[in-house]
Amino acid sequence: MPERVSQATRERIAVAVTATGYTLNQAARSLRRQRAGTIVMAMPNAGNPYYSTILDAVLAEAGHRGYGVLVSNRVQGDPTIWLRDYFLSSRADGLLLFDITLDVSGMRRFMEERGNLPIVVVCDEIIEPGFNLVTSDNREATGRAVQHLVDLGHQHIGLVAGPTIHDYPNERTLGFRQALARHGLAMREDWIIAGDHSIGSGYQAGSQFVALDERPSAVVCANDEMALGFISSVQQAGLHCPRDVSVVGFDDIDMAQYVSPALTTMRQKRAELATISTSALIDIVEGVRDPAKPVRIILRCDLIARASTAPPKGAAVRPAREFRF
Amino acid sequence: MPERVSQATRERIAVAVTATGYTLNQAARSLRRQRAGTIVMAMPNAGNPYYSTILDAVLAEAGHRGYGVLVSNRVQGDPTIWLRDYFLSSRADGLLLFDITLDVSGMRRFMEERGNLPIVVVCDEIIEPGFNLVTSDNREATGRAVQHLVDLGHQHIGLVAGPTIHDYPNERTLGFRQALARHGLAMREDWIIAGDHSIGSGYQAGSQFVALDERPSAVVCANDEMALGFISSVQQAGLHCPRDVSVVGFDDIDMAQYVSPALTTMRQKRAELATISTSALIDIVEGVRDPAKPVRIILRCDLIARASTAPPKGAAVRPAREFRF
DNA sequence: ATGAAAGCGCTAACAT
DNA sequence: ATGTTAGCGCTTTCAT
Repeated sequence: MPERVSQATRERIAVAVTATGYTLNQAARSLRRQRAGTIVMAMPNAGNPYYSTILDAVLAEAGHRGYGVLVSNRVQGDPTIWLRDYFLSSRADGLLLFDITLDVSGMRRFMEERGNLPIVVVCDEIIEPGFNLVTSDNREATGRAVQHLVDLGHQHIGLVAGPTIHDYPNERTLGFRQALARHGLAMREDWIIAGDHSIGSGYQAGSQFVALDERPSAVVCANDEMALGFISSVQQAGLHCPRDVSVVGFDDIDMAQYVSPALTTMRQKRAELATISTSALIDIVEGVRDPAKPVRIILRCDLIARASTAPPKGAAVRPAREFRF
Repeated sequence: MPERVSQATRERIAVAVTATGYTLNQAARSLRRQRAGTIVMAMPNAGNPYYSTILDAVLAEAGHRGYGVLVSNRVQGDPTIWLRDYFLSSRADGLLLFDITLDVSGMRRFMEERGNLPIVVVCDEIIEPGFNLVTSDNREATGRAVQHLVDLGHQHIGLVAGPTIHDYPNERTLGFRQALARHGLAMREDWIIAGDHSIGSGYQAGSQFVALDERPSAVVCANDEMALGFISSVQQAGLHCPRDVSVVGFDDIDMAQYVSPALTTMRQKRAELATISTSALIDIVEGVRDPAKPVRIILRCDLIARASTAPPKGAAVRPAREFRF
């Protein structure tokens, strides 16, 4: 209540502040209030440009609410170790966990021990109950990506899949399989190529694709970076996109519209995802939100149709076996 | 000196630690030691994927040395405000200042007041004495980019320049101008197109290029993102790269080798820049380094020749004026 | 409406 | 080799 301070006192303070250049000591404040005023943003690899937009939005929202953002890459291995380190040390008040292939059972055990921790899982495809979650409709969106290809006339559709470290099914892969079944299309395991979301793995997937005896006429890639690598690879092998193969990506990274052919993709609202999750996390930290009701926000993706998809020129082709590759 | 603790005591401690799940309270430690154990990485816009690799390397090096990394976007305006906030509040011990178009005189004033602050300027093109600096040989490297085009036979070379917020000359633009002079090439001001390092601005520069009455046969772009946008733009306008225009980028972002045509570019050793600067900053923070001798490390860039540059098909062409654009 | 005092959890200095 | 103590700068509570 600023009204409770008299005008005169406020004057005196203001003068003293500017005169001495006083600034609050955050360490002392944190110690006394048992609150760091900081959240951690943890991701598998900060080197992925996918996170640029997200980081930007997290920074903005956290800053807006007076929180600092500590960024961390080290979220492999036993979660109890780093969870302990972040929370018990009062280094941070909350954790934004991005796309982590986490040891869910380990997390659960730790959280049962220590009571509910302010953690929000973001952009993850693993929809486990009990965790606060802000993500996209990955499964359904991948279904719509397939739908888009089917609408164009494709009957033979492959997948460049993302990493599948754990047993539980990857949502995008699941969505792909279900969509194929729904459309009564053949599901060929050799048309599902494994990747790890990096451009390089997309490029490799392209080589595998080119070497296939029979090739699908379209491919869904689990993210844009792999799609870009894939297209680059098949183009270098002498194939043309979309004439020889249509490609759909996922995410709509900034680059997607500036490559050629411009990439058809399912747009994830990354900035929104970041803002919502950050805001929710801080609500939890500040006790505004009822901890009994986990956050559970799933945003819809939008199909952005660009030039990398087109009707197929025919059925799956038996390739002439002499690629310069 | 771990030897000074008896085996028995060490046992007792270890047992107690695991039993109680004790973790050091960082806030208390920071308060007592007057040191945060944290550095700030400040950049103009975290949304730029250029920083992904850098962030990754900074995180690795800082973590290695036991420091947390606070990321910040808010470095516009009066530097005294945010400098005060970071340092006087003991929120952070040091500052990594990336590519900031900063108010140098304001910085100077503040640093004179407060004594030498642990700040390392990184990746900046502004080479001001007195600051700790880790950067690339921007001017010289841009000269080599021009050299590469000249070697291919180009006589008419344009520039898509980066942002020039301040009065002092941009190093890359300067390198370009000097190189042109050195080779005795004409310097046409309408062949210098302004950009802001974003893909979008490169795309716009492409439109301007296409609309030119007389066009250069090659263009140097001040960064890769603009180069990608530029190529995308001119290709959509019906021109071919490198047949109609050769393009050199700057940075060698991950994407550069996977676009088509693969981008010729001057590679900045971004990870190295990040590791070196982080390490130097922590040295300064810890008093290992003599503050009287500012750090001054300038790395050489490497020309990565790819498919976006080729010999010109002829002299600067007078375009037929009917682009579908 | 303002002042005084206790204490958050650590570390460094000093005492044993 | 181990134990004790003061105090970092803030916030909160209690007293004026």
